[in-house]
Amino acid sequence: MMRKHILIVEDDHDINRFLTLELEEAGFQVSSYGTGISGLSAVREDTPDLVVLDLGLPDLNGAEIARRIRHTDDTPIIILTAADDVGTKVEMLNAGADDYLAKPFHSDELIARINVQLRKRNGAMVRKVGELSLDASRRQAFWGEEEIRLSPREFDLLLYLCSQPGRVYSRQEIESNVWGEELPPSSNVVDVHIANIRSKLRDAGGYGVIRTVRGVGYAVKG
Amino acid sequence: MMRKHILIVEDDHDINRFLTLELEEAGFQVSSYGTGISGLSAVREDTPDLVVLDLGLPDLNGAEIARRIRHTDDTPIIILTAADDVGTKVEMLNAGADDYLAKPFHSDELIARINVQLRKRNGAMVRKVGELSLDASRRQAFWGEEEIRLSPREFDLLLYLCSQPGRVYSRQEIESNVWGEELPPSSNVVDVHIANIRSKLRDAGGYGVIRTVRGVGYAVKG
DNA sequence: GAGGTCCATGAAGATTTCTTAAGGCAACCG
DNA sequence: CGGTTGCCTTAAGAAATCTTCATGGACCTC
Repeated sequence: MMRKHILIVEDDHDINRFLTLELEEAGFQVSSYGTGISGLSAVREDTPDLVVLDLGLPDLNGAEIARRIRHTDDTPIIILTAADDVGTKVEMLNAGADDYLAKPFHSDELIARINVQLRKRNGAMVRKVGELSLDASRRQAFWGEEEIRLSPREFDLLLYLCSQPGRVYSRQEIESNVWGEELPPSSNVVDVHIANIRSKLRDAGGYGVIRTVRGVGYAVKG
Repeated sequence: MMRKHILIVEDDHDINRFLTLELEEAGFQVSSYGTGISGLSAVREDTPDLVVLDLGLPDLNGAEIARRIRHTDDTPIIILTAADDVGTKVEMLNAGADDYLAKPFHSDELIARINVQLRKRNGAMVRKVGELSLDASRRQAFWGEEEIRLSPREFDLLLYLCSQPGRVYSRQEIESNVWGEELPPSSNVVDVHIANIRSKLRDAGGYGVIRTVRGVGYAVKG
């Protein structure tokens, strides 16, 4: 497993340095920023696995940052606060924070909580479209409760179509995203795979899940 | 098997029962008590590996219990509190608590913290997936009560697969995490080790524990 | 050094998956 | 209505992947 990438946004230089060392010690890849602005743009660029965010930043309110991150992204966020009161906690959680930790804290505790969040997230790589659910990390597909056994390609193809339910994907797009290479122009591989997936969906009770758009491509019913 | 022994002292019967089940599920041996007095004497007799202690007991103050335990013993103590304020926390830590957790909490978090404490003491870390338990510090594997003798590589590999039960790990991931280096692309070491582990699991009665996901990798049933 | 365990390799065999190709069906258009 | 195009189905061979087995070497223990 790739090391998890943690992004720290904390203006106090000592704490920042301390956290960086502790988290690196714990096996994470760490990058750290001192201001809300720089941190926020780094979240966009680095796409870290988790953000540790100090509440008392000089430029931007922590809650505001959390909200902005949540707006485009669902990276887990753990908030660090100096004050430990219920009101702040509620506000933070409403702003989209996943967990919250009052200073002073043990780095062990922070690490434990980071792991809790990362575990949660990994378990939650599930995409649901109506009755259909695709669990990417387990590579399992379900229609309701019933498992649908898909081959690797079939799974990738269906997962791709589900990445934006309703949107139509051209063969070209499908080929380059699922196959990753150019296929002979005469090939009807995509069609065949679609047919096979449909057949398996039908067996499980799913009709009309994949819509074909003549002259364009395919889409899952959104 | 030398499962770690957790002692719970908690007067709320529902929480008590819930914690017992969750911790047993996580592979610990659990005994639980409803009052400070009974819990305190049980600590003396059972010499548990860790104590989970509710702060709001009817007979004895939680801090008082922590102090008394500390007086004769240095079993790790994790305190559960209803209120989450700094004063209480400081008092608890001064009384000898090792960690502290405010209700409501996720059992996952409690388990993580328990493991943190146990690891601090003697490096114990038990992972349980169905009938299978792996004790990382002793490097022993069990199917139910029966020990499975695994070679070092086999143990590491199985432990890695169990780090997120259900999730599929690619050969690549396995190689870099268990072997720590790139193996010649022609190598089928991973496969062979998987086969050997399966064979040993079968001997102990475990069938279908490791699922192979064609074209992707392997996963333990979760 | 003898015996053991563990690890890596290669190759055969079994299994699943992928692709191709050909014929049929359905929609669109004059 | 007939031609054209695009899509669906099916089946079979090709390709890729997984399992198993046998072998040899490295290492440790006695």
